[in-house]
Amino acid sequence: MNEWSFTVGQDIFTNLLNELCAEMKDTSKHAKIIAAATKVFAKKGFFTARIADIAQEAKVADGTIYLYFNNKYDILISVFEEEIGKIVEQIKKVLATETDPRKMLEAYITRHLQTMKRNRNLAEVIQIELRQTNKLIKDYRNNKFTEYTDLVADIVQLGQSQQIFRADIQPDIAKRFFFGALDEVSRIWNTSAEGKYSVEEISDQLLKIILSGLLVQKGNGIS
Amino acid sequence: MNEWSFTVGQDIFTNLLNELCAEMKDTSKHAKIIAAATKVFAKKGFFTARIADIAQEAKVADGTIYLYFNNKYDILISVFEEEIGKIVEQIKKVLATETDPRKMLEAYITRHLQTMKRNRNLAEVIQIELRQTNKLIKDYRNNKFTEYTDLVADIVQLGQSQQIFRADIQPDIAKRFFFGALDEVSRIWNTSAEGKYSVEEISDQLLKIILSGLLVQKGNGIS
DNA sequence: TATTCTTGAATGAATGGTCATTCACCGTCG
DNA sequence: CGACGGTGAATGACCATTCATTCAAGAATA
Repeated sequence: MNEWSFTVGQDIFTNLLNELCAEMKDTSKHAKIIAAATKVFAKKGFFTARIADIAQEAKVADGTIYLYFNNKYDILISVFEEEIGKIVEQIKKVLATETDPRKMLEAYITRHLQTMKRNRNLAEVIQIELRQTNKLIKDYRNNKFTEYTDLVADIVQLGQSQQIFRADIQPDIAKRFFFGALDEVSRIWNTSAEGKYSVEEISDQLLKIILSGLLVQKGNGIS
Repeated sequence: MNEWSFTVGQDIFTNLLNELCAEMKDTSKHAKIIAAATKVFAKKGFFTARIADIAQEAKVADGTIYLYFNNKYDILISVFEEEIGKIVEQIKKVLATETDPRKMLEAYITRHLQTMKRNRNLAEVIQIELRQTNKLIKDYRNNKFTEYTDLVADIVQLGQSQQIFRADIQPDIAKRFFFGALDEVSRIWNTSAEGKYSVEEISDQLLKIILSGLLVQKGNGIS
């Protein structure tokens, strides 16, 4: 490995890291800022969070942030797209390995809860800011997020076409029902009071309620 | 009715209206401001709403608001307590006329959806600001709101003691599941896209999913 | 009854503090 | 030496809150 290939090789490697693997520690400033913003937004909420807070958390100057983002909203949107995008990719990968819609729902639930328990900052940002943002930035259509919840509608539809789920449930409504329930239940880990529950426990409870309700034939749930 | 009794009688009447019947149209300034704030918060969100906006909406001077409320947060909290308080009273009254936990759940769902569809301003304030507020004002324990969601836990517990609902569901989790689902589904009416659904339709869908999931014996749902 | 006095609710212009955003300036590197 | 990524103090807009002032409606007085 000569001088040339070494240095340039490192550049390429760094770029790859920056572009493809943004979740890693603190490679690029961009990623650093996203991570910091997620943390700060979670802690203070979008409006109470100061740019200075984010800058400090990212160990960067206030002005630097404006080299990577247009304004405060832009940071918020980027946090959404980036973080939810990751989740969507992950869950899609998992779903691809399943064919049974029941198992797919189970996978969706488990993974959602796991993610939210593990990454409380993200959880809070989603839970608290999502609706707010939707109102403020009418032209921002939460693409990744919509994609995420639409997965449920797809699963339900699949199950219906296989006659495993009842046909008299509207996928459009089911997906809202489903996401709302998951989202609210996830808040358990962000409220000091009820940290006692495990992902498995809650996942199990939700599956029991949801699956038995969706199945055409009774007593058909996954044990 | 002589001159004296007429004029003084009118004063007393006005006072009674102000003090006891604050929910009426726009008797007292306090009620006027609450109504205006609900509207403005719904439209702009708590942080983007200006005191001046609320004042204008209430047809009152900026300063007047501070004769009735300590600060902006105080207005928000008052909106919650006042409006949710009303809902809690209503739903309690309805529940008191029922003994079958299945019917109670049905009543809860229907009334919630009705209220949210009818009063979109309140719906948005609850949906958007509730979580935000919970974070910001740690010492404010959302009393009325907790009371509201706890009603579901009570119903579930009642159903379990009557062996109508399965025993292996935690009321604590069920109440979150339940409220989350209801809350998210309600947003249908606040997003321009899907205004087509009726309360009955959605209520029916939710009942199907929830009840069949909660019932000990299959095929036991209310038709 | 007519006149003056008192009260306090209501007002809205002025204040002051808080940030988002900018930009003149630095150090570094090729 | 440019150029450029980065910096953080300075700027200016924005808005919650305040408070000196107004005014309408009793109370007191004559």
